[in-house]
Amino acid sequence: MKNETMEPTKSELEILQVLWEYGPSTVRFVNDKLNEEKRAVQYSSTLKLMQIMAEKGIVIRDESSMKHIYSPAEPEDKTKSALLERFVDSMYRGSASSLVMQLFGNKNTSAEELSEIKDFLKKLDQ
Amino acid sequence: MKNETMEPTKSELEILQVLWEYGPSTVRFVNDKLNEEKRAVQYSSTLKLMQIMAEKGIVIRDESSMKHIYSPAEPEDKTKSALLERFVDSMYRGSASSLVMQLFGNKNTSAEELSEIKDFLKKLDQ
DNA sequence: TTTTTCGTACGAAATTTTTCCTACCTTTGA
DNA sequence: TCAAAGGTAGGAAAAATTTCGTACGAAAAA
Repeated sequence: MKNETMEPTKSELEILQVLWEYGPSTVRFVNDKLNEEKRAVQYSSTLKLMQIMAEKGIVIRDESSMKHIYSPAEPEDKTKSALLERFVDSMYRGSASSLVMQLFGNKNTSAEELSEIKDFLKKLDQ
Repeated sequence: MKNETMEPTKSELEILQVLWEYGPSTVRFVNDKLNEEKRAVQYSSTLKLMQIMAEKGIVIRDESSMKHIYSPAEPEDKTKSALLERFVDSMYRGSASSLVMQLFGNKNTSAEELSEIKDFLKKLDQ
């Protein structure tokens, strides 16, 4: 049923983001952060979701102590890259440059960000 | 219930993409394209979805002829920009440069795309 | 005219995702 | 010791999304 390339749902992604930001965490901690940073949600809802994510293999669970500790199963970068790639593929037919142009076309990006990107691109050539 | 900033669902996005690519279309046409390009889906399913999208205001429907013609309610760019911005905000805390680095960090982008982007960024300065 | 084809409308089922109630166990502290 | 606090498990309901069957009307073809 589940494979490596499965996308997390929206709620699952919110939970992953907490784990990415704060590192391996308990359900209680994640639930608190969700309520602080996102929206009201019951402890048992977060628990259930994280249990499901563990079943799916999206997160791994350390059960050695009573308070289970959850961590992302895959590195943050890997997951984000996959999601980004899927986004580019479906929205911009795989054209990264189209995406970038859209990104900077409308929005006014700070000069700082711009030069950061230019430096980065320069280095890619070498 | 529905407002301007509502995200289309996955299936709705697929339909929008057909409309963006081929312009205002009938349900029959969209359904054919979905089956050709994406996956098997029944005519009545596509019809239903497009009716729902019309209710939500995601598409507008020209009923003047028997074969209703559906078009995106918002310009392609506007919708894509909004989706992209939401993606950046939620995945990269709003940092466009982080996204770009991820985009080109792992993937090997063609030299062509790279120079295209550099030119584009150069022009942004002026 | 009659039949067939092709269109929309719409209810409802199926599926997926999200939420919460409740049972029960462990730890803590009074 | 024993009540309170805090943990997991799991079923089930609720909500959101997706899919399809079927009724029925209009147009086209026979």
